[in-house]
Amino acid sequence: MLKEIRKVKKENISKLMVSFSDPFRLEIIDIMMDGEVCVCDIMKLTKLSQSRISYHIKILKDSGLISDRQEGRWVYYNLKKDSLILIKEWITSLTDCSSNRKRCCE
Amino acid sequence: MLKEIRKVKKENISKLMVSFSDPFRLEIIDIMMDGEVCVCDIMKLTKLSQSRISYHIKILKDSGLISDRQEGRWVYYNLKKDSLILIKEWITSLTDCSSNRKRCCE
DNA sequence: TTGATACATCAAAATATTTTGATGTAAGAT
DNA sequence: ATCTTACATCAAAATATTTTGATGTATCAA
Repeated sequence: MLKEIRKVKKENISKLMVSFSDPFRLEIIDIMMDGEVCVCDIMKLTKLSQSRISYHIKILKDSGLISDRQEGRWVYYNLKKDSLILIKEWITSLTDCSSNRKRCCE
Repeated sequence: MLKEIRKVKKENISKLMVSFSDPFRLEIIDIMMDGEVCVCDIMKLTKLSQSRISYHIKILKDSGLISDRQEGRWVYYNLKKDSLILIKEWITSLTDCSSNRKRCCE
């Protein structure tokens, strides 16, 4: 049952995890936790270049971790709760599995 | 308060997330969910070369995600529950934050 | 319609990660 | 002591990711 969750979601998870694997993306995610932001907000807060931020934003977006919403010239980015929950479930299945399992080679 | 969790643990989290960012490591983690394994077990299950597995194992170990235990010629690796819980908490703080936050630029 | 702003995209360069095959080490078996 | 097994480590090559600076596109304002 838990194994099912793991199997089905592994590809999604894999992509999402790549999103988390870069310190600057983690920084951007951290900023997004306080609410919707546009690239220029992130520029102000991180001092990273615009194209650099756009590059990372693209990875976050392609992984399905964030959504975007255009408003005039601005594009606002937001963490997608669904994806966060997916990861949480996956991690939970990891911890649950590791609670009651056999030792191998015994 | 949740912000505190985020700040303090970001460096740990960053390293752990790198562990999850490679499909072969994810595969190895998946195998470890069923219990302790040695490199040769992983070789049988994945058909990856020994040095390749050792390389990935080293990353998992350095990130603090797994523990090792030597028994004769074998080294057994195991997921560290503490680390899993740390990640779970961090993800939870993400989802919780994203529940009740403001919209920016309003 | 011109100029400025916000952002995306691109190609090249810089950098980092991963893979490979060889070699090293330590434990146990003969 | 020698051989085999299990694994680590290493340097080089292969590959992937990230950064940079330039250019492109769309929107809005004057």
